[in-house]
Amino acid sequence: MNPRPASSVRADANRRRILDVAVAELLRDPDASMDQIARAAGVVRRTVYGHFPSRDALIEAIVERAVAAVESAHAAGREGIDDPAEAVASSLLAVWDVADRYRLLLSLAQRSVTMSGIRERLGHVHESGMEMFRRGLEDGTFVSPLPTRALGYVLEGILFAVMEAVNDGVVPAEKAGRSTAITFLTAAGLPASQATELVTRVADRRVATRATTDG
Amino acid sequence: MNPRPASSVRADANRRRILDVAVAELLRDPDASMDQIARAAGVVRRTVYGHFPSRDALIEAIVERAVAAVESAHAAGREGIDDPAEAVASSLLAVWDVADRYRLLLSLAQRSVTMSGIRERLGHVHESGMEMFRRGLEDGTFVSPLPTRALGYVLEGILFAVMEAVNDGVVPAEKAGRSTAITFLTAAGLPASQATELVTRVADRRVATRATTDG
DNA sequence: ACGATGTTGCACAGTCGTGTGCAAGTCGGG
DNA sequence: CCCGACTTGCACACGACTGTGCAACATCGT
Repeated sequence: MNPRPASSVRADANRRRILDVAVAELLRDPDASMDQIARAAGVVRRTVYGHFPSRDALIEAIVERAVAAVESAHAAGREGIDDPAEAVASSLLAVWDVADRYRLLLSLAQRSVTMSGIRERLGHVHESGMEMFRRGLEDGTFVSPLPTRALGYVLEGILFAVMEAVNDGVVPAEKAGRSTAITFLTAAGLPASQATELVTRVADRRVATRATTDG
Repeated sequence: MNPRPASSVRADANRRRILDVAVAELLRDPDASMDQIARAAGVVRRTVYGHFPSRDALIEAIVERAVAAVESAHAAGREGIDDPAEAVASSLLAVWDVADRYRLLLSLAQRSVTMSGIRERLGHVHESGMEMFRRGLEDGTFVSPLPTRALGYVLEGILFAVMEAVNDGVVPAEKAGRSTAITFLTAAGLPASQATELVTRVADRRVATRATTDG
């Protein structure tokens, strides 16, 4: 009565590996063919179709995973923080770890007409972000010529810009998250010194918490 | 001995229109087919091949034009300004007018392996930008945790982010250029009030100069 | 009206990607 | 050792796009 009868151990591993590799491959080229993905996963095209009935289905599975990852990272980062600037910093640092998946999501949303619902699925994240920005602008923490909603675009833009810089070796990966957070908060009108201090504090708390949890 | 013998008036107009429409179409979908472009230009696919031997040739022509536009806008904006922050502001405002073409260039560069030389062709612009950033960081005008070269990525990111916001109707087109400039300068560490004042002054000078030139 | 130039519509070959079918493998556990 | 689940390698049909050839226009200047 085993639900996973026999050699499906390899099968599951394959499925997972295909998903992982597909993320990397689609990140490199959003139009990557099934063959490219299959070969990159060390598997034949036909095998991929054994796990996913169509290209769209494969992408759908990836999207599902990615949305969940982004959503949970954002929620975890925001959790229990009232101060707008601090909430933004913490959430941004948390999302930074899954930024590649976030980037892929928007890259796919721009392409597939089918997948244009992606932005809706990230609705919670965006709304939550908007609310942080709105509060920050209202209490004067943030200063910007841009309307609240546009700050979300800018955050995205800076996030992806630094990611690309990291890919090109212009920015060291370890510093990237903090630099991104500082840069965005500064762009939002927070004085540079204050942004630096805040982000440093939040980031250090993050590593401390993680060390406690892990060890 | 007329170099443009006869009905090439329409022909030239067609060629130009195809180029213009292709920019818009490729901006909407970087993988737009020759048929899509042709129809959008009110012409049959075969006609496009009458002007450009291949898809790559068409794109090449577009790239040529776009690089020239971006380069000249940037140069004109920078011209004769010594102060780093002011130079950045002025150049950014000038480039804003051709930002769609700039965006298309990078969009194409990411795609076509053939066209990966685009970033090289924009070398002058990038180097010039780097030099402005470097000077600003050195004299303390700019403050950022990011290395000089990464500021270029951030500028690009903010530029495109606001463009997208304008497309989505989140930001009014008239204010977009100024807001972009202010936001970037603020991100580069310039105090918000100072950035606003500087950009307003530079932008007003721009319109004044243009009015004088036009009228 | 004529001729050069450009446009159109159609047919065609070639390439690439998708999705499916099927027979011959391979691998692990009972 | 053998059974069942998975994988492989090939076959195919199908559609979309590119690039070319050619004959039938349309249009403008002379």
